[in-house]
Amino acid sequence: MSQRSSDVLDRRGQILQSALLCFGKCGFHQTSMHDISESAGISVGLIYRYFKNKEEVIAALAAGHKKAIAELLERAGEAPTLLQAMEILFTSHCTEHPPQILSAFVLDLFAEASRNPRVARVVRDVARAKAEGVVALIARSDELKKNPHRLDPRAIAELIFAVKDGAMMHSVLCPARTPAAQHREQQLEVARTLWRLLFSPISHANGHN
Amino acid sequence: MSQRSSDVLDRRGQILQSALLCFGKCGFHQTSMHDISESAGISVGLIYRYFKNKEEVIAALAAGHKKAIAELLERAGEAPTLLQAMEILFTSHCTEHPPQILSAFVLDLFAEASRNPRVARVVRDVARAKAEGVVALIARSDELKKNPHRLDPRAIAELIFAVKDGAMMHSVLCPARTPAAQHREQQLEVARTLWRLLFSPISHANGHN
Amino acid sequence: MSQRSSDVLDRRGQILQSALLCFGKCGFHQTSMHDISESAGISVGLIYRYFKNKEEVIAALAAGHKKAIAELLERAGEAPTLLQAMEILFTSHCTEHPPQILSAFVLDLFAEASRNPRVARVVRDVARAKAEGVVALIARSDELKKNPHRLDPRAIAELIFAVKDGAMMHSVLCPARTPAAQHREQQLEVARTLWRLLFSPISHANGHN
Amino acid sequence: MSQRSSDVLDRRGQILQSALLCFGKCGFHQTSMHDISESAGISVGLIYRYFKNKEEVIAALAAGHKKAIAELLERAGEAPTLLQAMEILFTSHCTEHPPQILSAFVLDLFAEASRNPRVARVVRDVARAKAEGVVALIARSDELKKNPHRLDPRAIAELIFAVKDGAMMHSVLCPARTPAAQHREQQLEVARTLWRLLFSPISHANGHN
DNA sequence: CATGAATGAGATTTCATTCAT
DNA sequence: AATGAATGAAATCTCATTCAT
Repeated sequence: MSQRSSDVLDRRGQILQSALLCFGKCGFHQTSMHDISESAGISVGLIYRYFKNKEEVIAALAAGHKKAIAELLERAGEAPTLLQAMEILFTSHCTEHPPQILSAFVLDLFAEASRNPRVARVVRDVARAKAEGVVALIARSDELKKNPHRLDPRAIAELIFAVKDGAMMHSVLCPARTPAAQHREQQLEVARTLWRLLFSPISHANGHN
Repeated sequence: MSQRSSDVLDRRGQILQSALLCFGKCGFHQTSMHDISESAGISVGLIYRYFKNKEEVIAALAAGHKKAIAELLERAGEAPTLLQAMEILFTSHCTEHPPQILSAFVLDLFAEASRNPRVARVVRDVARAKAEGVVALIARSDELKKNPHRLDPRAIAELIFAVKDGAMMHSVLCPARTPAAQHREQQLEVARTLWRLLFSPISHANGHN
Repeated sequence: MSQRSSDVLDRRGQILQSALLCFGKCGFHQTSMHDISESAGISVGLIYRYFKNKEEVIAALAAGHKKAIAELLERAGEAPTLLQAMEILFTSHCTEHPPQILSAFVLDLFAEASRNPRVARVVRDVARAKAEGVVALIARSDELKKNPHRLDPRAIAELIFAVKDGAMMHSVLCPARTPAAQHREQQLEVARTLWRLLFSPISHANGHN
Repeated sequence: MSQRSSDVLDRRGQILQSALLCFGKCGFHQTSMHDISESAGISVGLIYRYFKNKEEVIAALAAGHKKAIAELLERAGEAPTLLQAMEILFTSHCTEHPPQILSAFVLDLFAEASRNPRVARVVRDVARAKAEGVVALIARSDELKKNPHRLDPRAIAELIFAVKDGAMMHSVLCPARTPAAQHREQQLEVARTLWRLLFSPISHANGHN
C-alpha cells in the first residue's frame, strides 16, 4: 500500500474512529460535525474532503459495523465449541474502552435504520449475515446432535441473536462506571443460560421430574 | 375529576400521542416542536403550556412507557398459562397502526437512556419492573415445575425479556409495509420457540438421543 | 384587507424591499441572508417564515419586477404620444434613490435567468410583455402613420426595448455619485434619438440631400 | 518570446479560458476556484501561481474582454460598408460553442462593474473604446452622407452599441439549445433593422406618405 | 387558554487561500 | 513548477423557546 493511499485511509479511519466515539456518546443527531472534527483534532472542513456529508459518515460507520460483524462471525467460527462461539458473540461489544459506546452506537444504528433506507439496507445485510453465520456455527457444532428440542437451526439462530442483541440493548442501562469486565460477565451469564437451555445434556437427567 | 383537569389531561394526552407518533417516525432529535404541534393540530406555544420543554415531553413519554409496561405485565399476569403470558408480552408492540413506530420509539428511548440520566432512571425502572413482573409470572406458573434445567427464575426472566427486546429491536428492520399481523406472527414464533426451549415436555422424550 | 394579511404583506414587502436594496448593491450571490435581515432590521430566521429559502426571495423579486413592468407599460400606454411613452419607458429605472440599484438588480436578474430556469421563465415572460406592450403602444400611436421605413411594428418594438435595456445596462457604468436627474437626462437623450430616427418628419425635408 | 514566458502565457491563457467557461456557465460568485482548476485540468494551487486571487482572474478576464473588443473594432473597421461592420459587431458573441456563455459573462462583467471599482474602470474603458470605435466607423463610412436625420455621429454610436448590448442582453433568454446560427440570425436582424433606420435611402421614397 | 411571529444560537456545508512536499 | 491536504471564516438554514396579543 502506497504512502498516499495509506495516508488517506488513516485520515478516513481517524475521522471514523472519532465519529464512532462521538456518535456513541451523544447519538447521531446530537453530534455536530464540529464535535467530530474536534475529537479528531482536525478542522471541520477537512471531514468534507473525505466524506460528502454527515450521512456518508454514518453510512461508512454502518459499513464498518458490517465488516466488524463479519470478522466477529469468522472468529466465532473458529471457536472449538458452540458455547465458546456464543461467548465470543455475546461479549463482542464489551471491549470498548469508553463504556457502552459501542452498544449505544448499534442502538442508534437500528433506530436510524428504521428511518433511513440506506442505513436500513446495511443493517438488514448485517442481520442476514448474523443469522447465516450462527446457522453455520450451529450446523458444524457437536451440540446440534444433542439438540433435545429438534429445533430448526434457523429458529435457534434467530433466538441466539435476539438474545445477544437484547442483552446488548439492556447493557446500555448499566451505570456508566461499570467496568468492561463486569459487562462481559453479565453477557457471558446470558450466553451460558441460553446455551444450557439449548443444549445442556443435564436436561435429560432431569427429564423425569 | 373536574372538567378542567380532565381537559388538561386530554390536552397533555393529545400532545403526547402526537409526540409519540413523531418521535417514532423521525426520532427524538429529528422531530421539531413544530412537527409535534402540527401533528397535534395546535400551536407550538401551547405545548409549552403543558410541558416545560422538549425534554419534559420525552420524559413524560418515558413515564407513559413505564405505565404501559406495568399494564402490560398486569395483563400478562392474568393469562392462564405462561405461554399465553409470553405471547402477550412479545406482541405488545405489534398493534400500532403506523408500523414499527412503537419499536422505533422504544429503541430511541434506550439510546436516550444511555445519554440522558433522567430518561435512564425511568428506563431502568421499567427494566426492573419487567424483570420482576416476569419473575412473578414464572413463579405462579405451572410450567415452572417442569423447568428441566433448574434455572433460576431470575435468569429465565432476564432471558425472556432479552429475547423480547431483541426481537423487537430486529422488528424495526422489517419493510415499512409489513402488516401488523405479520409482525405479530414473527414475534409469536420467537416467543413459542423460547417457551418450548424453556418448558417443553417434549424435551424429555428426546432425552436419550 | 384584514389586519392580519396586511401585516403579512407588510413583512414580506419589507423583506423584499431590503433584499432588492442589498441585491442591487452587492448582487444576488454576494448578498447574505444576514445582510438582508440586517437591512430589514429583523432576525435572519424571520426571513424564513416568509420565504422558503434565498431562491424564493429572488423569485419573489423577479415576480415583483414582472408586475412593475406591467404597471410601467400601463402608464406608458396612457401617455398622449409615443415619444412621451418612450420617455416613460426609458427612465423607469432612474427614480431609485440609491443610484443604479435597480439597473444592477435587473442586470443580475438577466444573468441569473441564464442559469436558473425558474428565474428564466419569469424574465422571458417579462420580455414578452415588454414586446407586446410596445407593439400595442406603436399600434395606437399617430406616429406609426409617418413610419417612413414601413418597418414591422414588432421589429420596432424589439428595437425599442433593446435600446432601452442596452442603455440601462450602460447606465450602471456611471459614477456612483451621478444624480438621478442626470441619469434621466441620458436616458431621455437616447429615447429621443431613437424616436427621431423612427418617426421624425424632418427626414422628409432632408430626403433629397 | 522565450520558451519559458510562452509557457507562462499558455498556462495563464489556459486558466483564463477555463475560468471564462465556468464564469459564463455559473457566474463569478457561484464559480469556485476548484471549478476552474478542474475545468483546466490542473490543481487549485497552481492558479495561485499565476493569479494572486480570484479577483485577479476576473480582472484579467476583464482585460481580455477589452482586448477582444479592440480586435473586434479593428475587424469591423476593415469591413467595406458600415452595414457589414455592424453585422460583425452585433454577432461577435454568437460564435461561442457553449451557447450564451459569452453573453452571460459580459452581463456578469457589467454587474460586477457596478460593484467593483477595478472592474468598473476596465468596463468603462471598453465602453469608451466601443463608442470611439463606432464613431470612427461612421466617420469613414459612405452611409454618413446619406444620414437623413443629421444626427450627431456620437449619438448614433451610442445608439448602435446600446442596441448591440441590449440585444446581447436579451440573447441570454434564448433556450439553451438555440444553435449559434439562429443566434446570429437574430442579431443580424436587429443590426439590419437599425441600419435601415439610420441610413436606408428607402425612407426618401416614402417621404410623402 | 391559545396563537404564531420573532429571536438568535447553532448546525451543516462551502470555499478562497495557504503551504508542506 | 505543481500538488492537494488543510484551514477556518462565512453562508444557508433550522429550531427550541419566548412573548405580545
